[in-house]
Amino acid sequence: MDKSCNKRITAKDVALEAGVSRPLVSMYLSGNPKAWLSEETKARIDQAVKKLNYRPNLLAQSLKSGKTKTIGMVMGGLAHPFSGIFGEAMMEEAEKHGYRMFLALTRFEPAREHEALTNMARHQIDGVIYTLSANRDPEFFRQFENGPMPVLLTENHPELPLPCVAFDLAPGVRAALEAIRAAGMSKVLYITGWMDQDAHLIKDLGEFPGLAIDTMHWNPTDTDTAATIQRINASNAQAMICPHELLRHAQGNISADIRSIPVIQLPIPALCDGIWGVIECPFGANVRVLVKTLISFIENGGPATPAPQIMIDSKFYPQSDIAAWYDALCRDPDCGRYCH
Amino acid sequence: MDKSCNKRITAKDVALEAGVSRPLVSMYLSGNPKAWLSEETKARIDQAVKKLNYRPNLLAQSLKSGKTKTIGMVMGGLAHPFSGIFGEAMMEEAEKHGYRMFLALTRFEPAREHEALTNMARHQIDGVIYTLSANRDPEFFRQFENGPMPVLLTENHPELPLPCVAFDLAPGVRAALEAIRAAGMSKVLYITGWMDQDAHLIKDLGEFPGLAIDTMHWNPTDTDTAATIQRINASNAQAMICPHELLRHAQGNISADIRSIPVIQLPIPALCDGIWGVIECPFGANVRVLVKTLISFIENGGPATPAPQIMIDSKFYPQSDIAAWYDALCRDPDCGRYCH
DNA sequence: GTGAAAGCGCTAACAA
DNA sequence: TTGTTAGCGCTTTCAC
Repeated sequence: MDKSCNKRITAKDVALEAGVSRPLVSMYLSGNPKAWLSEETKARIDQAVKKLNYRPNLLAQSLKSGKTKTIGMVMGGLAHPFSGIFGEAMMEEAEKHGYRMFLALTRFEPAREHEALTNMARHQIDGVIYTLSANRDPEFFRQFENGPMPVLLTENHPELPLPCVAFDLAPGVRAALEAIRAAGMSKVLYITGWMDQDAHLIKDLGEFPGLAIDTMHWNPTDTDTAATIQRINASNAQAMICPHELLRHAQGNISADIRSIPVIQLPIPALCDGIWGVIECPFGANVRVLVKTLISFIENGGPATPAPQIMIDSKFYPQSDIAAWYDALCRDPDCGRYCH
Repeated sequence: MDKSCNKRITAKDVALEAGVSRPLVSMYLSGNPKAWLSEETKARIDQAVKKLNYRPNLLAQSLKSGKTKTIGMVMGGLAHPFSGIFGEAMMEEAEKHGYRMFLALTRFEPAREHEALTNMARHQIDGVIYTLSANRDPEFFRQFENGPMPVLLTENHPELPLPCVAFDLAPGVRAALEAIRAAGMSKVLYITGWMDQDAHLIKDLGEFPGLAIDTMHWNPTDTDTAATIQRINASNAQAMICPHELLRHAQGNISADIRSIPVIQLPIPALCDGIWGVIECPFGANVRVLVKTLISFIENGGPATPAPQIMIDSKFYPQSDIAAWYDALCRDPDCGRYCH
């Protein structure tokens, strides 16, 4: 083997080696039906490809075709365990549809977010999934409103002109509140997390006569956790709907009189003990719908106008159903392996 | 749908808008010193660029130049928290050098590993960092031995014809054994983890008269953890050098009579309690050297022959120094934020 | 079946 | 200073 050939192998080399014309090589390899070649020519080409270890250049193909079969994803980072899981699941889902995935990390800095998106456009990435973070400037996003590269958000921000696939907390929360009332409780605390618009939600839930609903806000970076826990314990609520992370940060310091109902995507075994129920934002469905939606935009020339807001229903599981839910999830071929 | 502006903007459009020639636009934007244009022309171009929101196409640039300024990384997955941290740190380090990073996940399946590498070559990725996993077939790797795309391994596999940057456990282990002997112990257990070649290491460490060194093997997937712990506890060793993960999996079931010395890259707070010392495989140095080495290969036409094996020294910290080590690490601008 | 030619968007060398 | 030309590797069309 003459490995001294540091040169890049092109279709020309293959054609030369096989004694056929350059275009024929591309046509055959890309399965163009117009190329009706004899078995013998095919064999000669195959042989030359193998011998020279030829691999068609994707840059040139993409430049020509205008498509890269690559979707981009903009994320804040990968260091948080959940973000790695999400990244991995999304990559795998993209691969199932024949797409590669290009990942850009922003550390939640608006300047990097801007740059990431610009870079993706320059790479002719076909479409982008944007896990929203620091930048809330509508002007910035408007730039991509009708561009050749569709951008899909993972949160519902009605003020932005872009489509999204996001969780709808209403069904899960409504069911949880019903259950709470049915259990004879009269006071519940609703703690919003990253998504500020949760607050609006409460008003749209309908009436729950006899149930007093207080709201609070908490997330691990902006809020003083100890103070939050004090307020919770002092609230004399009987139940609490909260981001599941709060339970981990609270480390058992929440009064045992308050039933917790964490909002969660993937179950964390330690969390499943001693809780009263769970509101699931289904992870697997989210991943599948995100990728499917983006690809449909890519292949149909962009989202409809106005930008569609696709919502994924959350679901409430009372304590008695959690084990079954967990088991079913573990058997899901897509996300079962993340449930440990 | 008014997709009126979803055409791709090219240098031609800018030239037209600014009333100059196409090449001049590229030359000016790429800072080619031969383009000595008047301030007025520059202004016209700048204005056109801004107006049309022009961004030079990287595909075309790369096709022309033969360089993509992109390095690839092949990893098994991102779901394990450490792999996310590693991926994020590597991306950031690459970015510091003006490179982007393209990530491929393999789930440790040889077929996917093969495909990942092939894909990267087709994308004209400039060079690849390959975190070795399932595929140990030298033939497979030989393919990249002298190719135009350097491949750098993260483990030392002398049987493979590729360069590597890997940890050298010897300095840390040697210092640990010295300390163990100095503390008057006479029997120590050395537990190898993922890296089988650890076993060879023991023989090269030199003499430790008066110290009996037993070896065992453990990793979370291939080994029965409970049985391993039983054997450890039954070993009547006084100290144990082990993969740090073992401590987490053991959940405190290891006999208190055995001092543990985990081998670790980044400190995990909970692990730092009740251990006798630590062997550090420095995370930050690894990331920096990996990226720097690969880029030097890229920019100098490939690694030297035979493929260099670059080793990064491990280091032993006795119990009394762990706090200082941890503090210093937290202040490291590169990896401080991963030390929580 | 083959070969020539054009074009994707960009850059470098050379003329005007 | 500016315009022309050629070429990166690939695909497609169209006449042979």
